[in-house]
Amino acid sequence: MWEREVVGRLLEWWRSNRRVFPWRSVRSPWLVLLAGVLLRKTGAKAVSQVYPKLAAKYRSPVEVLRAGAKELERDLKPLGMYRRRAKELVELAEVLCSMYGGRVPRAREELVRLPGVGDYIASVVLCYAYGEATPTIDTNTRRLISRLAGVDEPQVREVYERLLKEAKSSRELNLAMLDFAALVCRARGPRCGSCPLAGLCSARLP
DNA sequence: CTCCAGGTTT
DNA sequence: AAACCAGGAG
Repeated sequence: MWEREVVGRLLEWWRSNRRVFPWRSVRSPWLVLLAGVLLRKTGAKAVSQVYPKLAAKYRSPVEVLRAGAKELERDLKPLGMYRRRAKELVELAEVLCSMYGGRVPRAREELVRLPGVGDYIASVVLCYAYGEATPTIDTNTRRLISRLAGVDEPQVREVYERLLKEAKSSRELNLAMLDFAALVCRARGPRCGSCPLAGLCSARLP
């Protein structure tokens, strides 16, 4: 069937083309959450230059509160949007410390209630930190599914769920989808010529 | 749906 | 100059 073939080719591509980022070797829910917040509307390459230092310094939300917004701003400066980000991270850390004892909750309803955490970052925490089989739908994976299956917003999630069922590891498939969308099925200038899914894609161009 | 908010890419 | 970036809040 179509789904199995797509997943197979995707994972095969990913084995030799996957991107390596520091936050991908982290399993702490807080450090995964921190990466998610930093990556919002910001290039992964930019974040990867700052993340190791931040992750080492702010090992838990308590460290964020200990440092304070002003010190946080200095550390976030190279990323841009440092004022907004510092404020958001402090607010996030305050809620985590006051309501969850400095831990990151595991229920999606709780995660989405956290300031600065929406459906996507909640899914990232659930999948990459807690190992749940949930799709991580962002700009990239949404574009990929949309082109691949020729569907629009409401059905993107359904298709994604179907693909997930064909994968042994939801983590691997989510990362594969993300990397594939970023490197091959790009927003500008998609590389349809060398796309391993070309024969399976509804948007195949001549 | 609009705004956010700044650096990078094309 | 414009589009884009691992979205979320109002």
